[in-house]
Amino acid sequence: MNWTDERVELLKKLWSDGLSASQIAAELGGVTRNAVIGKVHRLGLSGRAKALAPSAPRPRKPRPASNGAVHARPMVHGNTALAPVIRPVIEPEPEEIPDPVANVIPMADRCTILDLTEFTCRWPVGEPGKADFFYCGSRTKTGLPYCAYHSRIAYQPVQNRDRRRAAR
DNA sequence: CCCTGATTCGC
DNA sequence: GCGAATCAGG
Repeated sequence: MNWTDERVELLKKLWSDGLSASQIAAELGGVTRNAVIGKVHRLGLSGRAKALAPSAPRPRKPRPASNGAVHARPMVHGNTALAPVIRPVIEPEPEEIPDPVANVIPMADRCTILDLTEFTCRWPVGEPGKADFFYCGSRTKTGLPYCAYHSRIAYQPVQNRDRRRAAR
């Protein structure tokens, strides 16, 4: 791989965006982080704005509290004993965890951070900075950052999610 | 040990 | 100019 104008420009953009050298190397492909750092220095853009993505930026998962009953107990002045207690009815259903095997992201859909638009799924696959890292890129559910499949994962109830962490 | 960027130096 | 090896640091 050689440093074409295109790749240099991409390097400049990602570097100024605060991505780490290894992340950039993964996006570019065919180069190591050392190569990226070396190039950055040769280009003379060593210093840069504060890193916006210091380590592993994962997508924000919206709180499951978007139902109208968040403020279940309205502020009441006076006799609190008689205050109405509105019990939230919304019991988050024990949603099924999607079958990972069923999630096959077509190679054609996979994209880098630069390819993302409001209509491409922003779900990251793999570890950011690693060579096989990419974004889902599938068509999003309208108005959502993720495709139908990853929306189901992102909006899962909390208790279903944090089940891994026994490794190492 | 994972990661980060910085520097060196043979190619 | 390039980038692997190495270094210093978190």
